[in-house]
Amino acid sequence: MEVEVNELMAVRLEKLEELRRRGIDPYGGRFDQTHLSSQVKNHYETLEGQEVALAGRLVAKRGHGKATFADILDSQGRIQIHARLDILGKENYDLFTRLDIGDIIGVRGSVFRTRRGEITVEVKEFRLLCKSLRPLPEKWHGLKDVDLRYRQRYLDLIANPEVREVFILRSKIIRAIRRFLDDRGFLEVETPTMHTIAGGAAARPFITHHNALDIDLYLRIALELHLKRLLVGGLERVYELGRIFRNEGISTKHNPEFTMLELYQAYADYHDMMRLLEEMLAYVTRETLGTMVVQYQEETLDFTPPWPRLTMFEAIKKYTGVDFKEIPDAQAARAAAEKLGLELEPGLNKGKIINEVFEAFVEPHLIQPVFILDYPLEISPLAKRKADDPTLVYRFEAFVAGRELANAFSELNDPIDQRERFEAQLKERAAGDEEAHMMDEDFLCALEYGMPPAGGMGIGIDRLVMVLTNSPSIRDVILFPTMRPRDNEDKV
RNA sequence: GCGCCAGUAGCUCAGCUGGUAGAGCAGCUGACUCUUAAUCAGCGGGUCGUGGGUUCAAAUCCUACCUGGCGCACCA
Repeated sequence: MEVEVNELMAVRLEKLEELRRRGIDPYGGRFDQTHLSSQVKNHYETLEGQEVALAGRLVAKRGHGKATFADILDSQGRIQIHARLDILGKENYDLFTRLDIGDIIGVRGSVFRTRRGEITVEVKEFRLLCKSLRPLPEKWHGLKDVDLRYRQRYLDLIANPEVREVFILRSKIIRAIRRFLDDRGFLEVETPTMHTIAGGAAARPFITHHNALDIDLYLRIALELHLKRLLVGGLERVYELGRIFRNEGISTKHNPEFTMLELYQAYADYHDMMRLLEEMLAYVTRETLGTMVVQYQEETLDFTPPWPRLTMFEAIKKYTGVDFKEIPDAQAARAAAEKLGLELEPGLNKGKIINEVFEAFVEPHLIQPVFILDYPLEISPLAKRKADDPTLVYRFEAFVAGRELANAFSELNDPIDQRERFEAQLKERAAGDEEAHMMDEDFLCALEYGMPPAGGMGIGIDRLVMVLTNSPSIRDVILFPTMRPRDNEDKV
């Protein structure tokens, strides 16, 4: 690709050539860091006067004739360095002043504190490790253009320190989740991302093709059905933290690929899952934020267990005054929903109508962590039927900040019932519902061998990270969110 | 998919009752050995998102398209 050279790049390319003429490799080699910027800053008392070696990107430069201050940025943050003509000698000092903002350098020198109190490294020697050819974003305002921030996240990370903090926190959250589950005897596993049947959720899949087998494959839309096969196989506590792909719209809450945690525990039920989730969130918030009280946008969220438990019928009654428990069929449910002002597409069954009412009138109110229990059977084809009401299942969703945080059931382990559920889904698919589940004979076969009763749960990791990092958009917690590609010609 | 908003120098932004395109940072030249948004003096830098149209004249008005943001719809 031909690189369009603007004036700023031309100047840097000329400096690059000059360095090469002087026998200096502008792209350096390995460099032994003795310390990170944070270590120098946090242990000044013991390091004062000591020699340290730091490496990082030059992000600011303040020249004063025969001396120059500069800031370098490493993985831990910024630290000031100071270069003096009388220490470096003319040739090296000139080289230092010719460095550009953006260049990556290694410096060796002694630690001191300036008159104004800033911990600084007095450069004794330095080495260019990488010449930067493009100018960085503006130092004070950073990079604002969201298009560029997402497309060129590396610039976002250099220019906007709070972005780095979000992704560091994301990593800590995931680490805490792993530790929590590992400590409870859960086994982390990996299952296929390419499926011959896209199952475990209601969503449109991406389709790809395997040449050697000459078959189409689906990118997975859920982890569920393979993890349950592992319960059949006797791995009694399993979890997977994995990427899921759904071929649907993009919004502040949706990215086509996102990260899901699913876990399954044999001999447990959905009440155990509620307790597990409460404990997990208490642990994760304490470990990563040091508190169970989290500020998210305008709301203060308190994750301290236990969270309230409310059946879906109770929740709907609370916010609409209508008791759908007393409503006998789809026709009556539709009438009640429309009376509340909801517009419904034709042909919905009772369970779907109840869910529509719930999403429209209840979900937005669910700010503090809460469990909503006992979902309609029709929208829950993989959950165990309730013993005292066969139209409902042992399922809950946890909500926080008006959005779904987790979805869990007592897992359906009756293969006969499961087959009937799949068949009902097939009818919906035939009737035009592209998101209805597909039949999965192999999964049914596994169930027929026998799956222990189990509790299972799915947690959208990106949305959890959004809440814990106070990020308004899912794109703020995904390093490289899906974007429409741009023509190379448009790039500078 | 629909609606609203935005796109001007490498970056952050002004300019929009039509009349030769501006600032700050960054860059270049010079001065300056404790600055930290360093300072001071000077200089260079633009297919004004793209294509049509109206007009003597378009960054500015109209139109289509491209890209993005937000909201709605979709998303068990």
